[in-house]
Amino acid sequence: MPSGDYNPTAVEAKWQRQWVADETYAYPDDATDPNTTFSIDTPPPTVSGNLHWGHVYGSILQDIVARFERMRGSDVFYPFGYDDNGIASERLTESELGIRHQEFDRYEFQEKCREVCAEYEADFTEKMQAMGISIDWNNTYQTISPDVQRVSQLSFIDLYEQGREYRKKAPAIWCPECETAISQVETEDLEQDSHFNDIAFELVEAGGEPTADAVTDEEYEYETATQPGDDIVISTTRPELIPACVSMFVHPDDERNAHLVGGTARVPLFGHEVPIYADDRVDREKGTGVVMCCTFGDQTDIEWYQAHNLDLRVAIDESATLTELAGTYAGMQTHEARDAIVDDLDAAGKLRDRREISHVVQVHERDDVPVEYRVTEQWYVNVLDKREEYLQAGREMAWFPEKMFTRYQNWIDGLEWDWCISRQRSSGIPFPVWYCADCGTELLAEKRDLPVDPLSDEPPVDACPECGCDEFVPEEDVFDTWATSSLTPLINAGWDWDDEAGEFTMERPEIYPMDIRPQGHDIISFWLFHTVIKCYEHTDEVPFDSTMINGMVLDENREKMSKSKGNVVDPDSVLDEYPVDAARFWAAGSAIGDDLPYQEKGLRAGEKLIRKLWNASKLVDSLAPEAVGPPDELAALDRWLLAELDAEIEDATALLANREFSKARDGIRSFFWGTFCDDYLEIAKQRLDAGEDQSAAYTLRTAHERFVKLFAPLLSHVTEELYQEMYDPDTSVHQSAWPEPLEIEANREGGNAAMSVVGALRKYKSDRQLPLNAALREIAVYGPVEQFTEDIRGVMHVDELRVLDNEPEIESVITDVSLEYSKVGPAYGSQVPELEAGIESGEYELVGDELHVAGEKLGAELFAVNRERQYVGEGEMLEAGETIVIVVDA
RNA sequence: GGGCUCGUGGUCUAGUGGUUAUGACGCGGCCUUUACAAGGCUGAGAUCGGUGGUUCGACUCCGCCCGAGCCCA
Repeated sequence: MPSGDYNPTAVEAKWQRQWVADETYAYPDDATDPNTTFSIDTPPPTVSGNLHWGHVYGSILQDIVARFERMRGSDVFYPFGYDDNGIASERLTESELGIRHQEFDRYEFQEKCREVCAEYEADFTEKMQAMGISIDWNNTYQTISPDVQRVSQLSFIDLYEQGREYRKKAPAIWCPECETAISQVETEDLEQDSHFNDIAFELVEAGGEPTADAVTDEEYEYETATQPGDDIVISTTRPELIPACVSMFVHPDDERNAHLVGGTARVPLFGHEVPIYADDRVDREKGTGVVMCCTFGDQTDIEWYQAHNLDLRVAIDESATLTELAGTYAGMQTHEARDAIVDDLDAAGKLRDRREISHVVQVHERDDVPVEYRVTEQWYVNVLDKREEYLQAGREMAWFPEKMFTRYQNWIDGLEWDWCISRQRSSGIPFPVWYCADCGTELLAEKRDLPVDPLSDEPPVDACPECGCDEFVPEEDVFDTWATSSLTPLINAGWDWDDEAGEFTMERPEIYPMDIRPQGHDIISFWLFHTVIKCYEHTDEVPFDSTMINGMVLDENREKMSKSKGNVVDPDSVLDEYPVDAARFWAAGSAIGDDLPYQEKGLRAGEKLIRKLWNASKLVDSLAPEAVGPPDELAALDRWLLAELDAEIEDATALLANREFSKARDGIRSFFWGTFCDDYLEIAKQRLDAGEDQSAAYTLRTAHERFVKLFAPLLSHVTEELYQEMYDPDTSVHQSAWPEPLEIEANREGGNAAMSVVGALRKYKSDRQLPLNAALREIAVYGPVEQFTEDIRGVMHVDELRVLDNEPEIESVITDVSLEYSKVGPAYGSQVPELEAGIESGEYELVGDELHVAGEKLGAELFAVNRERQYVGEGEMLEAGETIVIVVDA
C-alpha cells in the first residue's frame, strides 16, 4: 500500500526492469486482425552519437500514444531500430577510433563500424529502457543486418524492374572529405569568411560593337573591355577553378557588356580561350557583371554546362586535389592552389583587387566541408515524373497537426533532382549489380539470392545475355542511408520475396499500412517523403494511416540546441535529478507540431503532480482500504463527482486520440487537483471520518482508479506503482482497460453550486484570517444545494445551514447594461455605436423585459442588465456565482 | 532570397470574429483542516510583437514591418 514519501529513483528503476523482464509490451504472436492492431513506425535513430534531449522528447510523445492506444484495447506494435549503415556511422567510427576509412580494406573498416556501432547501440538501448519507453524489445532491427540488407536490395531490384531507377553519368554533389557523392538533402549552408578576387581575363575578340554608353559608364569600377587585349574583370571566391573555366557569361539586359556576347576571352595563367554567352542566370547585383563558368563551381555552372552544351574541364579530383589540367598546380589541395594561383595572378598583374567577404557555401552536413560538383556515374531513383501522385499519397495520410502537410507539399513542389542513391563508401548496403565487362549490360542479382555482395559473390549468369561475354565488373557503390531507412514499414511488416510463388509477401500483413509515423518536422522532406514514396511503389499503398509531427526541443531561451552554442541539455544529468515521469509531464506539455523549450520548471511541475497524486492516493487508501461494491444508492455528491469525471474522461480521450497532449494533460491535471483533491476529497474525508460510508468509499476508489488510468500514459511509473499496490498486483496498469464513462445520473448543477458555496465560505474565512476549520454558527443559501447541505456543513464546519425558498431581501442597483454583441451586431450593424452611446449616457429605459434606447426596442435576448446586489437583511452576504450565501451568524 | 510556423502578464501557455483574455511557474498577503506547507485560500501583474486595413465589433481575418524556429534556394 502506498506509504511514506514517493521514491521515484527506486520505483522507476524497479518497473523499468520488470517491464523488460516481463515483456509487458511485447506484440502478441497471434495478433492478426488489422482492426485491433496499432502499429508505430519509429524512424530509427542514426547511430552517430549519444542520446540527446530531442530523442527523449520524441520518444516520450511516441510512448504516450503507444500506452494510450494499448489501454484502449489495441495490440500495439512498437518496434525499435538503429540506422547504422551509411556515412553518419562511418564518420562516428572514424572520429571514435581516430582513423580514416581510406586507410583500411573495406571489410576491415566495416568490422570497425560494427564494433563502434554495437557499443553505441547498447548504450542507447540501456538509456531507452531506463526511460521506460514501452518498446517491444523483441522487435528490434539494425539497418546493417543481413535481413534488412535483403529488404533493401529487394527494394532496389523491384524499383529497377518497375523502370523507376537508372544509372547516369552526370554532375553530382560530391563531398571531397568523405569522397563520395551525396544527395542534395545532405548538404547545408554555412557562412564562411572568404575573399572576392577581381581577376582580369583578356578579351580576344568581341561579339559586336560596343554602345556609347558601354564605354562611358562612370558608375563602374573597371573600364569596359572593347578592344582585343582589353581586360574583362570578373569577381570570384574560387580562383583555383580558373583552369576549369569553360566560358564566360553576361546578363542579356546588361547593355554595358552586350557587345562581348559571341566573342571570346583568354583565361589568365592558363591561356585557353573561352566563349562568352548571355544568360539571365547571371547575378547582376554581385561582382562585375561578367562571370566565369567552370566545371563546376556551383549549381549554376551545372545548369550552364547543360544549357549551353559546354566543354567539361575537370580540374579537381575526388579528394579535392588539382588534376593535370591545372598544370604546375597539379597535386595541390584546393586551398593550397587557391593561394598559389592568387599569388601568381598578382605577380602577372592580373589581380585587380582582393577583399574580404563573408558568404554562404554549401557544405556536407556531416563534416562541414564545402562540397564540389563532379561528373560521375551514379544510380538515381525517378521522383520528378510522379510528383502529383506522391502529393496525393501524402494527402491520404492524417496529419497531426494538419498544417504540417504544407511542408510535404512544398518539398515536392521544389524538387529539382531525381534521388541519387549511390555512395562511394565502405560501409553500407551494396548494390546487387554487376556490369558486363564488354558491353556494360546491367546484371542484377536473383531475388532469392539476396543479400549479395558483388565484390565477393558471383553474378547470377555465366555469360552476358546481350553479348555472351563471361567477364563481369562488380558495382562497388553502396546505397544511400535513406534508400534503406525509407523502408522501415516494410522491414517491420516482414516484407519479403517468395521465390516459389513469385510474389512479395509480408510476415505481419496486419500491421501494414502502419497506424502512425511519428517524427520531427525537420525530416518531413526527406525521410518521411522517401518512406512514403518507396513503400507506395512497392505495395501500391500509402504506408501510414497517420503521421504525427513533433517540434524541435529548444533551450530555456527558446534557442536551438547545438554543440557549438554549448546549450545542449544532457539527458543523463537531467534524469539524475528528476524522475522520468517528471520529464514525461514536461514533454506532454507540447502542442503537437510546435517547438518546445526545455524548462526546468516544467519538470518541477511534473514532480509536484507526481507527489500530489501519491499523497492523495495515500489518503484514498487510508479512507477506503478495501474494495467495496456499489452501494444501493449513491449519495448526491458522489454521483456528482463521478458524472463530472465522466465528462473529463470523454474530453481527455478525444484529446489524446487527436494527439493534443498538452490539453489532455492540463485537463486531467486540473480536474484531479482542483475538483477531486480540493473539492471532493476534503468532503469525503469528513464523511468517512464520521463513520462508515459505503457510497463515499466506493466513489473514492472508483474515481481514484480511473485517475490512475487517465494518468498512466503520461506518468507511466507512479501509476504502475499505485495500480499494482492498490488495485491489481498481477496486472500492469498499462495492460488494463482505458476507463469508459459510467453514465451515472447526477445533479451536476446542484453539485457545482454546492462547490461554489464552499469556495465562498473558504474565501470568507481566508479574508478574516480564520483557520479553514473554524466553526460557523449559521448560514443560509439561496440556490439548488438541497442535496448537498450535509456535505457543505461537514467540510466548512457549519452548525446550521438553511436553504432559502425565496431570494433573500436584496436591493439591487443597476450598474450597467451590456449588449449581447453576437446577436446585436448582425441585427443592427452600423447602428451599434448609437445604441452604445445611448447606454453610456444613461438615455435608455427598461420597459418590461425590453430595452428602449436610441429609438430601438431590444428584446431580452439582446442584452443583459448588470446589478450590484446589496443584502439588507441580517448577517453578511457572499457572492457564489448564481448562488447566494448569507453568513447569518459566525 | 522564397515557403511554412510561431510571437499573449516577469517566464511558459490556452484562446481562429462578440461579456471582465485561460491556466501554470514566479511574486505579495493570510491559514499548521493528522494525504501533501514541495499544501490550502487569496491578491497584484497583459495597451495580446509593431503598424495599416476589412468589420458595428479584431488577440482572432488581410497587407506591410520587426524578431525567432524549421525547410528550401
